[in-house]
Amino acid sequence: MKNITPQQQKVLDCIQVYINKTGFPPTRADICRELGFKSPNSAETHLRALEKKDFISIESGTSRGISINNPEIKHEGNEYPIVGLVAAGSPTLASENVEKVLNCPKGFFGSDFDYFLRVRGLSMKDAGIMEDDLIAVKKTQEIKNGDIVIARIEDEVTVKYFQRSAPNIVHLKPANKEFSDIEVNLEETELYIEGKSVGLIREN
Amino acid sequence: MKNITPQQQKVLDCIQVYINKTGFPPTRADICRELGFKSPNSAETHLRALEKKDFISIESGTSRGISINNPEIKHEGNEYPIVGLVAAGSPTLASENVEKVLNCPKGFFGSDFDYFLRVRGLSMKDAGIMEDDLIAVKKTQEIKNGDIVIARIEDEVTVKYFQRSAPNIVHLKPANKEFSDIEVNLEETELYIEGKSVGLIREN
DNA sequence: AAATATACTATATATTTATACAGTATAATG
DNA sequence: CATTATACTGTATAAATATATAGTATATTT
Repeated sequence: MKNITPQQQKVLDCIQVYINKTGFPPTRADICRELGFKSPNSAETHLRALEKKDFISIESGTSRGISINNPEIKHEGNEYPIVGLVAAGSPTLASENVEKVLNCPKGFFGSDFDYFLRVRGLSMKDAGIMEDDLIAVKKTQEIKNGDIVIARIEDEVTVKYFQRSAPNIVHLKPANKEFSDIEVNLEETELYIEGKSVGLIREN
Repeated sequence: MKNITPQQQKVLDCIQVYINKTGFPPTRADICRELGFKSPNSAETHLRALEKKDFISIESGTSRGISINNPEIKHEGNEYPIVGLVAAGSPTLASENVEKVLNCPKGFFGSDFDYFLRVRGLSMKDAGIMEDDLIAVKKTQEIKNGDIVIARIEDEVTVKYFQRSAPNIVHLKPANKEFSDIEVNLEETELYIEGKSVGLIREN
């Protein structure tokens, strides 16, 4: 999409909020009132700019004839695979690991993601992650402390909080007092970060 | 309140169709054009009747100031509204309570559902329901013991486990030791079951 | 039998609203 | 350095629109 200016974004937001609140789009004067402009032409020029950039449509000669263009509205859901906690060696998305596929709109969790992971065990219980939940996993190596990561340590795949405690020391922390931290010394043990959690689905 | 005439229904449908098509409500003249009336007052009187029967609201002195009041079963397609924990009196799906809408495939949680509820508080923490989670709510009165229900007790809307302990006694049980059970005597206190949870989504 | 609600036509008008025109000012672009 | 885009104020006006008033006619309710 084209580059929207901060001010134009404010006008666009204002229109959306107005529609949500009242059920119909604002007039130029309404926008001025909401945003503190003193001339209806301020709104007018912003509207023309937004129209030119294809963010909105304006029905000419029509009061409140503004509609917001939502090109992503038609995002037919994509199919995402659901995988279990896969043993090492086997590629995560190999077909024998795919339990089934789930239709889910793109960008459902704000961020993109690659597959769903079926959770086993209760080691992340206190983070609200329960047995059989589906974690939306984004394959990435960009991990910050506190992220919930899908990590592979030698033979085991596990879901834990990530914390780098020292350049070569990573702690994988459960969210359940009955489980204990896993300390990984990167010089001794191979740690592969599969990705991180960007969302969760529970079916019941 | 519910006795809408066939002609009024046609006008109401016309308004809905017009909004779906254009993004904004019709004028009196638009309604006349759509339905073949020859006087704007034909539309006007129908609108007044619909307003009196509470099917629509009319913002006076405002062009296209029509909004439809009962979008109860309005999630055509796959758009589901997200609502907060709404205070009593206010209809759950009234537009002012709708935070936004979320595109979600039908039957995503196995069962049908009606809207998403934004969770506040941690009273169901041990059931893996965290603050800001979205609960998929199915509007139903068919509740079994152990179901997670959305209940309204007088002024408060709350999410809890449901347990009928005696014909007239219902316990609403939190999943968090720091919270205590709510005992409801149905003879003394009004309890309205909004629906039950059929799924959960977490965005992070 | 009278009052009320429904369902329209027809005309008129005050108000709302879109939109053009005339400026000022600043930042970015080529 | 000229041009263009952005971001405004201020004024004016034709067109769009809500809405009142005056009728006609039929059905439903009291």
